Formats: sequence, C-alpha cells, structure tokens
Amino acid sequence: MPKQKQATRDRILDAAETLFAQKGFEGVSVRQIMSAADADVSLAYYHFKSKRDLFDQVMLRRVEFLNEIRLQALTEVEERHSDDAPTVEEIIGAFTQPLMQLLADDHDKWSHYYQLIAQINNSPEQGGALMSRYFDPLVSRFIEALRKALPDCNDEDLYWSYHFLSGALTLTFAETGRIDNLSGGVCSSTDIAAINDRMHVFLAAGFERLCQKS
Amino acid sequence: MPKQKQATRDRILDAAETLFAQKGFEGVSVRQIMSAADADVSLAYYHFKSKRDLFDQVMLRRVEFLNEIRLQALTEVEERHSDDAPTVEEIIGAFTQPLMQLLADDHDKWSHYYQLIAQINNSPEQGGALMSRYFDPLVSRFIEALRKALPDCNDEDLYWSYHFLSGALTLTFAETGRIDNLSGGVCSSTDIAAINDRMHVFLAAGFERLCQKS
DNA sequence: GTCTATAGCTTGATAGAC
DNA sequence: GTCTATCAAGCTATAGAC
Repeated sequence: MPKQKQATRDRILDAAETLFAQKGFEGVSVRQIMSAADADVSLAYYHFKSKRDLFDQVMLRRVEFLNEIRLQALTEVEERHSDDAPTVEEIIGAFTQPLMQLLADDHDKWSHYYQLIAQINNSPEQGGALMSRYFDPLVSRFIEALRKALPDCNDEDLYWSYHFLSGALTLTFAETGRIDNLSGGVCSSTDIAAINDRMHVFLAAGFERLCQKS
Repeated sequence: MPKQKQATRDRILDAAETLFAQKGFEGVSVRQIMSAADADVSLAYYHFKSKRDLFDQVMLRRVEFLNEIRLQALTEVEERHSDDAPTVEEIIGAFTQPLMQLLADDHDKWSHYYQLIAQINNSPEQGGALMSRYFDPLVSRFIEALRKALPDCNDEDLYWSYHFLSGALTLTFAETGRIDNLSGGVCSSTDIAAINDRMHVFLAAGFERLCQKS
C-alpha cells in the first residue's frame, strides 16, 4: 500500500523545503536533501522526476492551499460589505492576515515556504515567471477589489502600489534577522504580533496616497 | 606594469557581477565566469583568493561609492533646512534618488548590482549579516534624520517602517518582469520614470501614518 | 601575468538486484 | 519501494612551466 511511500515522499518534501529555503535551489544537492530526509539518494528519483521537479512539488503543495484560504478571506470581507465597498485596509488584511495566522499557528511548518517565496520573488531570472504562475490569478482578484475601493485610481498607480506591497511582504516573511541588527534588538524578525500591528497600516497608507493623487 | 592586470581583473569582476546577479552565488561556476570574462580559469585564483572572495570584491567595488553619494544627498537635504527639519519625503528621496539616477544614467552598469542586492536582502541565511555589514552605518544616519522629521514616532515603528521600505526598494530594483505580467503590459519593471514618480510617495505615506499613530 | 595540466571531490541521474 | 553500485560530467583549487 502507498502508506510508507507517502510517508517517505513527505519526508523528502519537508527536507527539501527546509534546505531550498536556507540555501537556494543551486545551493543544495539532492544528496544533502536525502540525507536530511534519512532516505537513500535513489529514492529521490523514484518519487520525483528530477531535482527541478522536486522543487516544483515543494512549491505546489503549499501554494494551492494558501491561495484558496486567501481567496476565501477576501470573499468574506466582500460579503460583510454587501452595499458599500470594503476599505483598502480590510482588503490588504485579507491578503496578508491568513499568511500571518498560519505562521502564528505553526511557525516551523510555514516559515521555510515563506523564505522560499521571498527568494523567488527577488530572483531576476525566474522571479517574474514563477510568481506570476503561482499568484497572478489570486492577485488579480485582489487588484479588482482594490480598484473598487479606490475608484479614482488609475491602473498604473494600482499595479505599482501592489508591487511595493509585494516587496515589503515577502522581505518581512524572509525573517533574515536584518531588523534585529539594525535596531540593536528593539525589533525582531520573528515578532509576528509586531508585524501584524503595522504592515497593513503602512501599506494601506501608501495605496491611498498614491491613488488619491491620480 | 599593472595595466593589463587591472583590465583583466575588471573584466572578471564585470562578468562575475552579471552572472552572480542572474543565477546566484551557487548557481554559477568559476569556469562560467572566466569563460564570460574570456580568461583562463586559473586567473581567477591569481586575482582573488577564492570564489567567495571574488563575490565580496564584486560587492565592495559598488557599495563604498554608493554609500558615499547617498550620504552626500542626505547632507544636502539637511543643509537646505538649516532651521526646520526636512520632510519625510525629502529624506526618503535622498535615500532612493541616487540609486535611480545611476540606473537612468547607465542601466547596464548598475542593474546587475541592484539585482544582487535584492537577492542578498532576501536571503534567510546571510541576508541579515551581509546587509547590516554593507548598509547599517548609512541607514542609521537616515533613521536619525527620519526621527527628527517624525518627533512623535517611537523607534519600533520607525525601524519597521524602514524594513517595509527596504523590501519595496530592493524588489523594485530586481527588475524581475513580474509587474509586466501582472499588469498585462500596463507597467514595466524597467520604467525608471514611473518608479521615480511613485515610490517615495507610497513609502512616505506609510512612514507618516504608522508613525503618527504611535 | 598567463598558460597547461591535473588533483581530489561532488554533482545529477540511472541500472539492476531484491 | 528500497537498496547497492556506478557513470560521466562538472566542480574548486593548486602546482609549475613560461
């Protein structure tokens, strides 16, 4: 039966997720991954077509689930406003809050995936194509909602605003420890409550000022 | 004389900068770099101690020059306000405008370095240490100026605001093409004028709203 | 300063026994 | 499904002739 098979496959995916997040795709060998997963090297090629395929499966496992609950969060916000339009802050909250909730619930399960996303988003070679493939349908739905909340905003301002949001969001979830150094310990990269209090406020202000100018 | 030596060394640095930016440190071999530089592999180890040392020299060549002109831009803004404090937007402009000016003047000389910074900033393993080493002295000066422009702001809000700025800034300069896809061609990753019109506006609004709440 | 040659190791991937 | 064994290629780095 595929019981042990599934267990091994998941152990490989977990080990790969952690190591890809820490060292990047090229920075890790299949041998290192399989050693961390406590399984033989050849099993990687039984369960996956190639190293690249393993990487793809690591991503897809999380992306589908995440996009679904984020879409659901947006729908709930919209249903709460059947007659008027939701505020910018509420829409951005629906985009970012589910990510933060998962991180708060099980940090070690999600932090490596978020770190991977941060690296992909900032990769000049494949960043554009991969991020679009994973997220553009979801993001287009959010842009649509924001367009209704900011009826005087032109599309160029709207897309650039989302782009700035994307950079701030993915760096925040990369948990690099930079803010710990810079602030001399006043702030911590892993302080989810601190982020939760601030990120949507900062970003909503950016959207509103940029879009009211247009 | 060290004339040809310098020329070869610079060709190696140029080739390394381009390839590291495109594929990451681990994604490129010394052989590939030296082939692009049209020089023998062994010359890499004559001019540099190791692959890692080559990477460090690629970074330092740009960082020192850049930090100096950005500090100068801040000083100029402060001197223009001998009695009152500069605005948040002016301070952020001094931080980002020099980068944009260089990119506008000679895109191919600077774009690869900016792409490298984006990847380093978002690297969970070394991002914190490297970014702090390269930029914390400069950034601390800017934080100081922002603290004067936002006298009621507490430090935690200030550092988190800078962190959001950092993510938006480095992703913007990574030129991944994502915004081209998402916007269906309405926006372009390499449209410096569009960025110049918007980024400081968006970010200043974030600083001001987050810091007036505290 | 620049070359040839090579050491010593790791890589992604596969064939075939069980 | 999981193992042993192995391949061909690529890797960083160095020694030594010129």
